[in-house]
Amino acid sequence: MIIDNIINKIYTLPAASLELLKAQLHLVHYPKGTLLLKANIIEESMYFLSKGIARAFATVGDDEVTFYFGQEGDFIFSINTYIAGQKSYESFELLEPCELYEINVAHLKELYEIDVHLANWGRKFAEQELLRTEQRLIAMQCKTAQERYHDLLENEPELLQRVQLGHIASYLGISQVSLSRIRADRR
Amino acid sequence: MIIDNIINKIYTLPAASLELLKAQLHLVHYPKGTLLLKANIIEESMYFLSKGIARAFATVGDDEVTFYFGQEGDFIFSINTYIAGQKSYESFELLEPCELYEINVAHLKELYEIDVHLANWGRKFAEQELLRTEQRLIAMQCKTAQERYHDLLENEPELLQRVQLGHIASYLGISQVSLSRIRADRR
DNA sequence: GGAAGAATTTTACAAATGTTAAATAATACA
DNA sequence: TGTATTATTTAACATTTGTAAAATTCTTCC
Repeated sequence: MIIDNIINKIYTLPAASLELLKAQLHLVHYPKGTLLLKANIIEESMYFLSKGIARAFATVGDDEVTFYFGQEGDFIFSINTYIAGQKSYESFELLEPCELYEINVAHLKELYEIDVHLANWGRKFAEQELLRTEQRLIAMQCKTAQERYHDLLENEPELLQRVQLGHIASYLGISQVSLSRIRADRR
Repeated sequence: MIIDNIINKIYTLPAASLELLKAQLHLVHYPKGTLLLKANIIEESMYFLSKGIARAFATVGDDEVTFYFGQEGDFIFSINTYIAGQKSYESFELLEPCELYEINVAHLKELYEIDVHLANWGRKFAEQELLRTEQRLIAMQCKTAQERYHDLLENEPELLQRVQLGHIASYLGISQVSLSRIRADRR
């Protein structure tokens, strides 16, 4: 996905502001399996994902809980670091070889302070993440595991093809055995 | 809670920007039980809550699911309307007589476009809601109902005093019977 | 093609949570 | 104060989901 499209999908920037932002980006490539951001660290970078797929997960006791999948055009960043400047509680793993645009969070925040268009871009960025997250929360609270699975199947069918089911199960908040049961349609 | 504090708690504004924002606010009072915002409507207003407590809930099938409590200093707004300009899927009910500052969302967004400080205020506002929502989502996905209840007891003890348990149970994503069991510490 | 390893499904049983209805406690107010 | 109403807890049972381990299927790679 073209970087201009990734940026302008959030909020269309005037050319000058777009160039200010793009001047801070560095194109990078990493292989499948890379741990791009690690939990319990204050990371300095965030990433715009232009090719590939990644997941965010937290380690809870013995096992990992996946709570986000990023695909082309999505963003890879620790919410707690980006917003509160504190240690992240999630790690990001690349599930395919990925192409990303890296940006230093501190530099990005400086841009927000000096350019009203970039400040509004940053506002829209947070707002879209908020909308997505709230929808997930409501689904989690209001719907059964079975409904959540069928929603995912309907809205993100390609995800089921690209990601192994253990990750999907923990994303849905259930065990892999439960997911198998749902898929087999036995209840 | 003083309105200047509610505003500046998000992001400290220069005096001129603060006045721009405050000029759009109207102080209002409503009794307990008021449905301030209604689901399936595009509401034009949002509110800064200076006194009292409110809940957001969605109607799912026969019953209501509460997924937000707003207290002094919090905000009352439909995320889907505020962000996407679309029908809200939640309603807001006042659980006590409340004092609020009402603002027209369209006017607020105009301010975002013309003043970099207000744009950054709007950014920070969305970011803080995002952080809060993501933490709730992670708790929902990673923790047992029992842990979520004890977290609430520890972090928001006054909420348990002010809100009836049926609402707390649905906020925690469990039935009221389950909540009673957890409170009785029988398992 | 075939063996080794990884992913997924299945089985059997345990634990958690839900549902309905009844019992008890708390609150409102005539 | 006493009664009606509402909120909360308890009981009994059904359903969902989890856990551990085995069986099966799919991938990888020599």
